[in-house]
Amino acid sequence: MADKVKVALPDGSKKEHAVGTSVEQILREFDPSLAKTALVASLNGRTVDLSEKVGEDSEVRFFSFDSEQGREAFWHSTSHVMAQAVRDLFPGVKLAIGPSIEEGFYYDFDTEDPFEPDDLERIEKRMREIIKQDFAFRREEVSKSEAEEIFRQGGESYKLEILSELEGDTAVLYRHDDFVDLCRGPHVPTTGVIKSFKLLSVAGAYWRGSERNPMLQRIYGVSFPKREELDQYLKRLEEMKRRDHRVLGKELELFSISDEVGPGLVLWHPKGAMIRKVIEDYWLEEHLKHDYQLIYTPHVARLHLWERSGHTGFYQENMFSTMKVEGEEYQLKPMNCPFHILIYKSKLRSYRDLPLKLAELGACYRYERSGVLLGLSRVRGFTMDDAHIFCKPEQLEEEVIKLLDFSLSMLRTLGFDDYQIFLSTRPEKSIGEEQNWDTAQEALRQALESQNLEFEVDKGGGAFYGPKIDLKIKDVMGRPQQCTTIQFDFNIPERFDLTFVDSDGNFHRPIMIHRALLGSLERFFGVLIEHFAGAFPLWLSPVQIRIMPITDEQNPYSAGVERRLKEEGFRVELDDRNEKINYKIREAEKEKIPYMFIVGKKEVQDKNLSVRRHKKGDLGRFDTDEVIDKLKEEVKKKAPEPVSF
RNA sequence: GCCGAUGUAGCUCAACGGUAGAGCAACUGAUUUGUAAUCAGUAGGUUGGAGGUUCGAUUCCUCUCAUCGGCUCCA
Repeated sequence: MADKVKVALPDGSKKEHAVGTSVEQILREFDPSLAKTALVASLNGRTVDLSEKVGEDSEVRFFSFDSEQGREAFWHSTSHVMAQAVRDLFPGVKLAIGPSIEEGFYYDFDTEDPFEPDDLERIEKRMREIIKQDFAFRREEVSKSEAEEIFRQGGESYKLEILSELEGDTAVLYRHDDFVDLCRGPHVPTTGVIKSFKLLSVAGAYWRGSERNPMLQRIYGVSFPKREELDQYLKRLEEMKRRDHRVLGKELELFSISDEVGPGLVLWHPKGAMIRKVIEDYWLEEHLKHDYQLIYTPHVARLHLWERSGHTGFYQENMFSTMKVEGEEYQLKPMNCPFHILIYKSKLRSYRDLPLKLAELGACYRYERSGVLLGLSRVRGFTMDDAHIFCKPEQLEEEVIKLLDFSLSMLRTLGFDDYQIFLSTRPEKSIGEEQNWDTAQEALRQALESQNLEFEVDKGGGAFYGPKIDLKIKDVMGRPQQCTTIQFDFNIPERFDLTFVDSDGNFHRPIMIHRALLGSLERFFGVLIEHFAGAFPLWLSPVQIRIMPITDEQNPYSAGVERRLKEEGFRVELDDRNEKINYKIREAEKEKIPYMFIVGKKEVQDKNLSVRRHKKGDLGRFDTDEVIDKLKEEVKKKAPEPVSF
């Protein structure tokens, strides 16, 4: 056996090291400054501790906190420190799991008494002590039976359960101080590298996410190598709170959800309703341009329809209970598709009719469990911007391409040009011919590839009735938001025996695509509010302009301006209250009204306007016609940013 | 649905088991004001709801409804 190995370094160079040299030693030699920030490394693609020793020719990489691997190890290590702190302070708790997550980490504990928010401070204090002592994280490979012994003694039943499901004969333990955990690793070198952290919240969580299992207590936290990074993170949380659509929705009088109406049912107030109407108008205009036909359908239908569509079978738990009318059961609709299908079926369809595209802003009602409702994001009554496309198999790819293009252009106009795309394929439990699935999945993939769109494949993530493409937009805070969905359906055309007459004179089954571009108007509105922090672009603003006379001497002139602007199609208000101009401005700014026209003596005399823009301040005095032209242009362009004056 | 927290005036928040208070908003009056809060006065509450403990409950207990943070699912 050779006593030297070749190590390929990140800069492409190669170096010989003795077998058993630690990654850390290699790193120190390679780049002493990187050695200060590196947390973990990889050997031939396998992420490892810095203390790992090389045993064969390897390609080595180093990861600091700025990489995914580095962050994961960092957060995961913090969760171990937290687990020790909890174990020290609350003897008798059992440890479940404590992974890193997208932003931070959590650890699940089984404890008789749930943690209280005050406990977090105590735990933090103990964590600081553990960190200060700078314990090394030590990796240890033991036989399964050895590990079993350790956890049996500790009464760690969850660890034993995980252990029993591990493949192979060995288990990996990580120790620091007197704390031991079953863990794949890797970890950062010592507890001391965790310079700043914060425990954020306590929450209940089921063991392995299933409600049949015991409820555990989960503590969430986040940590960083530098104090400033934690501060920045906390600032971001503040910013998210400031943008919260539930808060802004109340402040700006956009919508409310009333106890008396019921949970998850939205009241659109005049200002929210105006924004919705502008979006709807734009939506309809675009759909007509894209060869869709507008339809309207009822909110309820005989239960029979839902039996035929299959919803009473596979969707029952999400539906409101039925109601009885004249001895007949009726069902509030959770979806629009059966109605659209009946319109398709209302006459004999020829291949010349295809693709047939029926679109509707359809109000749907779904039973959502009380614990999951959330502002506008998760409701029980919502409006889907729904459409169904009936087409021939060979039209599929082209239709999907058109859909993607349509969706992206509409979202761009509404202010979103950052997104992620997911292609979800056949799940285990599914219906339909395998060949149909393959063709359909291939069509979706081809469509995405031909448009040079990057996408991730969610294997087995499709609906049981067909594959789908989902599009998540990223809002201004970088949070992904479920939005467009394009789903094939092999089930429902079958159930309703949909046909068309092809050029060969025979009946064939059309393919049906369900699609929603915005998703639901309610959820989309919530995303929109947070994206713009309530300061909507001019074309969407419920009140576009407020005219503010300085004294009541200017009221008549201001009223004339108001009339003129209304005639020009602007949504405008006149603030002729007996208040100081500063006060009027303050209120208009707080209401995030895009334009304020201030009218004093000078403006009346010169028959012009002083223009103030929300957040920007005074823009100066301008000729009225010029201002109107500029603003019209801004509206017409649906400009996300104000035009320049 | 489950675990935990919360629920007081339109909003934001106070009030040791002893008849509930402030700021903002609203209303009235004065003030006629030049780019983010003029001054004064008035009114506003079955303390989410129902029960219980107590001489007495916003405060303690039980149930219930809703909201928030999560678990799961999705538009």
